Amino acid sequence: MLDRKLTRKDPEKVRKGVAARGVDFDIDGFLELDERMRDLIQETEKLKHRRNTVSKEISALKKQGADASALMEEMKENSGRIKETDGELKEMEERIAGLELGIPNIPHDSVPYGTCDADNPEVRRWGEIPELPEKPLPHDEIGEKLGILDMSAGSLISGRGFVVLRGDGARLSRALVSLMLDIHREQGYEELAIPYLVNRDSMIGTGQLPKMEEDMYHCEKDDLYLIPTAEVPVTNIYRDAVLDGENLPMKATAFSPCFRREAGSYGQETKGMIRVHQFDKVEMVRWTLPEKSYEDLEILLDDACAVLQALELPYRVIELCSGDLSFSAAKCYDIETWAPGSDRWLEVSSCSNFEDFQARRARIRFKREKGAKPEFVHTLNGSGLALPRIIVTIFELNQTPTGKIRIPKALVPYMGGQEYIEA
RNA sequence: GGAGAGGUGGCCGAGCGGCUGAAGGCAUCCGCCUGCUAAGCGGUUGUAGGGUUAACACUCUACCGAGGGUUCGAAUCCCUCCCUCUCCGCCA
Repeated sequence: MLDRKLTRKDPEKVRKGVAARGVDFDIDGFLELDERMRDLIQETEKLKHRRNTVSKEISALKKQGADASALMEEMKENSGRIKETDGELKEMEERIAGLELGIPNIPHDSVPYGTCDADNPEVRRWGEIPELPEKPLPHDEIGEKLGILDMSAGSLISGRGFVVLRGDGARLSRALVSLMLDIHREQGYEELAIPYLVNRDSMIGTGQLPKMEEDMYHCEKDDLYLIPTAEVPVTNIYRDAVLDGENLPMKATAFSPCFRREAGSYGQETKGMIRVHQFDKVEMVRWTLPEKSYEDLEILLDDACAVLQALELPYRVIELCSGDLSFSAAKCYDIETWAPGSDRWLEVSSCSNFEDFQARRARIRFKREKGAKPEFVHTLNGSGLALPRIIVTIFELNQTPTGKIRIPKALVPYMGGQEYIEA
């Protein structure tokens, strides 16, 4: 959520920011509504002021045993008016708040302008892409051959977009989670184990709702949502809190499965385990001082890259252009690994600075010192990392001519000393 | 799921329908006092929104879990919901 005062004071900035994302939003209509609401506020407050003063008069009169019925009669009418204007005001507030929740964050000044992912500039690369057999196999073929990936079992028990890992495949997945959490713990993140079902307020807090409702799994009976990322429960642990500024930045990491309906994605994208409805991910979240958040974004990015370096997987970092930014982000880097069997780069992490956009929605604040006014923190998060695509990359990049998969050295201890996955 | 108890300021805790933004205590900060420590004395300290101001300030409104209702007037009465605790039931 943007600062309403900013929208009032500098509508041009908001207009430009929103336009850079390719979003059409009627700022003028919004401001007009805002203005009308403020008029209405004044009107009701005048009436309420009258009510307060006259109530005291009535009380005084009654105490003296005098007759207050004339005033009471007047107040009856006044009360009716208050009820009316209050009702109107409430309606208007809801309308404005509804509109406001639909305004995306404004891209940071450093974000390059663009309309789609083709406009995302590459920031840097790490690692060498190794020699591979003439025709590298895609991960799903490798996995099925070795009996460690079972696509048909997934669709049998749940449907399209669900996969089953078996044997060493499942163990590899578990090993990856442990390695990632250990790395982030050493980087100073507090490890959390969090709920995978959250309430609506949490989903609004981080910005998934109301915009992305169609992409979320929802349990109607209990009005709970399956989390699309651990970002939601983790960021929301400090919803409505006032943090101690001296403790910032605070940082936490958590593993969770992620549930996404992926409404509207079809075709090649969905082949194998590249895009599935449920996947595992380790996430990092940071709560930081506003003036430090862009420094923090670079650190966060490095913290995510550290995992890929430990796994010896070559990657590139790209910066999302204005038109490709997610709803809540002010700036975002994606990290991609090379999947030779699929002949493409795969996004395995997304590191974003939300500035105070989420904090404002979730009311996460801090005080610089004891008596200071509470301010909104800046929140950031990044995947560290998304599992299935890492598995895809390991399968495809580490396949040997003899049809085995080499396990990255850092992972070997987590695999009980096993160095290869073979049939 | 059933029965009961409860949700008040940073914390604890009082609160007859009007004089309660809210007693009292603790804590905070400021000053006084005490040669240190402890104690004592006086004062101070919420959040959000509106108006106004260059700004300090000032002023109004709202907020006692949330939302409704009754009333001239609600922290206080009524209803609904949420949460916490205790007991019972059910279940990994």
